[in-house]
Amino acid sequence: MTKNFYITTAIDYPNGNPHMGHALEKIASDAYARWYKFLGYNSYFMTGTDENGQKLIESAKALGQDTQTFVDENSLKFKKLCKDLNISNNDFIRTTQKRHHDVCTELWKKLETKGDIYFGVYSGQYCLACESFYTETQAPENICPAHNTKLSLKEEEGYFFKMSAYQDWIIAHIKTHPTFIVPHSSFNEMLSRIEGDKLRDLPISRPNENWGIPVPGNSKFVMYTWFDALINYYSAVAHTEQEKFWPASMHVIGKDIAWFHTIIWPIMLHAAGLPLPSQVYVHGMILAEDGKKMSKSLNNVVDPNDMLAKYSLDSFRYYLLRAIPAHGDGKFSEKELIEKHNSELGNSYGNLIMRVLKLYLKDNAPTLESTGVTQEVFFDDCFQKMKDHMEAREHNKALEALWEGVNSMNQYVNVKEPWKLKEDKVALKQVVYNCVYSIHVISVLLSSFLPDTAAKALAPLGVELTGYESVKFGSSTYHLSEPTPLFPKIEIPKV
RNA sequence: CGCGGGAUGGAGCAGUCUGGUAGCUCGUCGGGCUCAUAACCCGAAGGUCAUAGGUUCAAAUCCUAUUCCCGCAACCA
Repeated sequence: MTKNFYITTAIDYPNGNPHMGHALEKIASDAYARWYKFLGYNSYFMTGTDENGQKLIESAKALGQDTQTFVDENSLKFKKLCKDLNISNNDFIRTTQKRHHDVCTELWKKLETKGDIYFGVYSGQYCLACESFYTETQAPENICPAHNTKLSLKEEEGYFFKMSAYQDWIIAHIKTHPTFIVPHSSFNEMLSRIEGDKLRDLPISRPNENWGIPVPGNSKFVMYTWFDALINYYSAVAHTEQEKFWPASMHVIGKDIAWFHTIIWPIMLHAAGLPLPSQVYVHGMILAEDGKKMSKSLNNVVDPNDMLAKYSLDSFRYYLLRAIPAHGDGKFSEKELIEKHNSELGNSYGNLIMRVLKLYLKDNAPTLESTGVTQEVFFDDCFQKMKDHMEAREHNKALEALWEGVNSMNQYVNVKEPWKLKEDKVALKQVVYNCVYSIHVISVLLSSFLPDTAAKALAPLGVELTGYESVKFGSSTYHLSEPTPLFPKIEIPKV
């Protein structure tokens, strides 16, 4: 029986255009989804949009649009991004869909019946201009950080989720599951926060403005966006054939929302008696080249769509997967993207294919059989290293390991000097078959990260993309054809 | 004392948990090769590992203090 692997990205807030962080999260998740499929898992990959926020009502209003129209249009932008990035998601959930509303309602009722949801009064410091509450740490001395005006005490009725009752439980759960939160720095951060602070009950309702999911039995309120948004991971599969995928194997999220996914969400599930996800993988933030957060006011934002217009998709994917640390923040540098494209993709990998195939095709028939050839290059170790790195959620290191293989093949060619073997067809075939086999294996191992490139690289070998197990040395006869450069050199613009 | 991350040759990073000749990629310089996208291979130069003190036979690594940068702080990946 094949094992399931259910992976999700955070669902995106369709309040504007997708940015670099969205691209990173989708591409990284895609690499894992494809990788586990490649390993033989039954892989299921979800993404979508989070459409129930109050901000969306305001944003739509500001544009003079109907909220539904606004959300429909923006959701499409995220759907398009998935397509443009060659993301292999199996489904795309929108939290305005009926399937989501139904499951949220069901879960709410369940928690309310259990006594974990109660009606109460929230009181806190409130800014009239912002129309929102601030905590003490957000607004020390009761001054609104946005308006610099004095906050006033306000009381509001609403529903609460009894999170405080589960503090000990969640601490124990985290402690006994060392890979529940990855990387370790996030694990420590969340654990120290939950241990150091008393967990408060969470307000989970907002006044109903005809947008959002109505609280069952009280239509004066809708569910707080976060409460319903988290449920998407479950509502996407609940009560369907896909329910077998629950619980999720891996939630991929940004570190700014780690608290929701590692504390609130597990508590919600636990309270509802549902199985918990195995892991929350927290990726870092993409900073601008100057090391600061990308923001409109600093005018240092790089739009993923601009990058896709300028560079090939796989160069962009490769750069994000290889050069942005999997366990920390990374700086986005267009120059580095070009450098990676030119050196690692073009010079090392692309050129390896060119030099081997062109050399052989010059004086030889295109069919390359394995008869009489012995194996001199091995990739099992490389594959094992990649597996270990992927298991540790360090995809950048997995690619690094693969490129060690690429580099060793360029060395192999230099040492064997096949261009001197024109007369000795047997020796030539021995070297070239090993090289072509290596290109075959490397490309197969690369396919989870750069699917298009892998397919293109295999075309001139006359073989199809398959799993690792079926690529055994000697089992393939190659029908070689003239290769074309996969990664034409990009000039680095003078700045 | 809110929490966390970072500071390592010109640039970007690894190494720090488990102390023991400072490593990788790019760039620079020299050599080799000529199959290839002026590409590939070999070699060299270049670092008081942020600062100060401590522990130790031995510290980038452990401890203490300090400086600078960045993120989070519970509705901006």
